[in-house]
Amino acid sequence: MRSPTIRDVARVAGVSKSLVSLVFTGGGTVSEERRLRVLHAAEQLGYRPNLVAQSLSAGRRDIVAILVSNLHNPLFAEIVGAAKARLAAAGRRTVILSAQVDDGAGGAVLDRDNIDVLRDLRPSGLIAVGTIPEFAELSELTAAIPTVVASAIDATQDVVAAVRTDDAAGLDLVVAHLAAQGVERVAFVGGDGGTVAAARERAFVAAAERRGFGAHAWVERADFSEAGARSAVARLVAEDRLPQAVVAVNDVTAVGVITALEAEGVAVPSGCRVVGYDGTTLAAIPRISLTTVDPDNRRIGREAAEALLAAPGVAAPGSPGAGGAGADRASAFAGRAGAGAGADHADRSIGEVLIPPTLVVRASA
Amino acid sequence: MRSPTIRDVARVAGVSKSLVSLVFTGGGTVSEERRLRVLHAAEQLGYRPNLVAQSLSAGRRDIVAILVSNLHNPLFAEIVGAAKARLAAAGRRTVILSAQVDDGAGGAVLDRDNIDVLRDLRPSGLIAVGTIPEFAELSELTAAIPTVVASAIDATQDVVAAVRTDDAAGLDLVVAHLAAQGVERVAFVGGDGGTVAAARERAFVAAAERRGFGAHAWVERADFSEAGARSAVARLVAEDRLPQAVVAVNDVTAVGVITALEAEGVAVPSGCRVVGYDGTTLAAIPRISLTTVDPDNRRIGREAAEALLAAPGVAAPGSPGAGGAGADRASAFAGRAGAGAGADHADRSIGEVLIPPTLVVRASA
DNA sequence: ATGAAAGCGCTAACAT
DNA sequence: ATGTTAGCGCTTTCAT
Repeated sequence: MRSPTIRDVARVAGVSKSLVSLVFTGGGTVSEERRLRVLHAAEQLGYRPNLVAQSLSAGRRDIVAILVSNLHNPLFAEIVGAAKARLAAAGRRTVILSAQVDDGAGGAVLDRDNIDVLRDLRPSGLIAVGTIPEFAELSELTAAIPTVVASAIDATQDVVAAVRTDDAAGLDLVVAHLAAQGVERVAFVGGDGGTVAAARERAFVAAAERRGFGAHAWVERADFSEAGARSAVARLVAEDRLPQAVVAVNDVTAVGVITALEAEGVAVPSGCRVVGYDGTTLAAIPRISLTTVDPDNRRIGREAAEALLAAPGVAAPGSPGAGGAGADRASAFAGRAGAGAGADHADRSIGEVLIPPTLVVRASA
Repeated sequence: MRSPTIRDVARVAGVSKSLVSLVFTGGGTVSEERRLRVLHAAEQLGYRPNLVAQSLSAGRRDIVAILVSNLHNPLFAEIVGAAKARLAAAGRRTVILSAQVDDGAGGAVLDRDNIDVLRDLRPSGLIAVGTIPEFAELSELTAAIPTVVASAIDATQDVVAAVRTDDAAGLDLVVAHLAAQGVERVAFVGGDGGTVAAARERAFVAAAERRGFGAHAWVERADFSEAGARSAVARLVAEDRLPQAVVAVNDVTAVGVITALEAEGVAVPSGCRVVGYDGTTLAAIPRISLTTVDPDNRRIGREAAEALLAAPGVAAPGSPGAGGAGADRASAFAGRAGAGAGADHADRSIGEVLIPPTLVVRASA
């Protein structure tokens, strides 16, 4: 019924509670004989330390929490998976939670219950994946726990590092590609809807400037929604300002742009090229076939974990008896990853790790 | 720094720990005066009960866990959101966890860490959303906690209820629609890859039978992958058995089928119609424009919550002082929901709640 | 109606 | 090297 506790193990092994704890924590010095006895008893009983009790006890905390923006974007799954894998290799346990849920209607709200358990679990580190609108409200958390944000900016206050795609490099790839194709007039659709959007807008403007587009490159404001893309395109068409190419803030918006263009009777890519950002599976569907920037999400996840492991205060792992967790392989925190591509044109603050993206060319451009 | 504990509140309010607990638990009888004093002190201190401590204390457990199959399918977000909303209305707190993560490579594995915290949190109920491949391994959990599965079958052993789309009704809608369009030869692509796939296959066969398709309706085995859909279609074309319509096990597969058909030079819908299942946003993209069955995911989530609330052992809520959680609004567990559509042709076991779906007709069929 | 005390499962000084 | 003790923050008898 009730799962076995440390006490049960102690009784069966004929030792004290503390000794069992010591064995599982890996800390102290335990005689080989007793160690084996304890391990054996634990095995026999099917004992597994209670995480909740562990964390309440405020003791060793080899738990790292991964907070995912929401359940909607499959993009996050890759980042989370990669981060978890790296953390596991370093002997950390991870608990993955989502920051937002859908409310009854169409919107999303901060999931306070989830945030509460996260907080009460007292993880030794936190990785926030994706943009979390109310991130500022989590300052209580981020102040107390070493935090790194992945695939977002929100490098507000007490964030150890922000690991994300090098927007500047990515948009430079895009603009260069378009220029090489003879495109002379290009619009960026996006910019509203968070810091990432703003950063991409800035990166676009800089890239277009550098490539000599001058006034022939401009920004058409839109948020991430389908409707936003639609009305931006409608404006372009109505005011007869249709460019030869649209660079969208991300893939979802790009699809919205394609939809809107075609609804306005503009063919893609012949009438107007479209490029996205994120390298989602959506872009790969032949019917969509969207040229996009692949941010290398796996790597983003991995580096985020790396950055966290390198942070001070993220305690060392334990449970040597447990499995083959293995020692922390000397976290080789690269510091600056994006050194290869477009290293010159990024406004990086301390702790910003930029991952160089690649361009995936498909039919849409 | 350290967040205030029950002790701090007690001290400030000038009462004992127990009294504070009583106030927050809502149980006992506390004098109005002290109640206010406690509430005020708590407010002033910013006190919030520690969930972890609460659950360790094995006491009241108004926490319900929602276990999401994985982070990939945006479909789940709707179900989870709806379930959470209903649970919140009944005064339960929810913690949402994912069951699987991506491993380093392309696969997905059971996230044992997450399962562990779930277990140690000792929720009073569990809602499993989506098909969890290793669900059987969770029997330890499901045996101890009232569980309902949503949008999956896995009604293995000790599951209180399984709330899902009425596949029979859904596929009947599809087959009827195709028949009305004059389709005479139709293939189902799918069937491999879990109980849901198998159930839909059976439902298809039954519906085709009922509509008199006889030998002109058959099943082309495929799993959920793009590659599976591709090879199934390749087989159809190679053996010159191309039907006038393909019914896919879900939207993702349907998109794979469209891709494969077009790669083989078959136009959709003129050369072959295609229908999906799930009502995802993918299907709504004009470039895809997939006719699909909308399972009403919101309702699935809501009913799952309802079923859980109706289950014995799912304790009543508490925290009367906290906010406006409100009393449990007499959970009106409908028992059988799918009574309206295709109620005759479903093999329903005890506790199965079938939600009637609707057909969304688009360009693909 | 209120407080004292025991205990949830665990860790961490502190003693031996 | 091992056991004893005192918590972590909370709920819950059991007295009063």
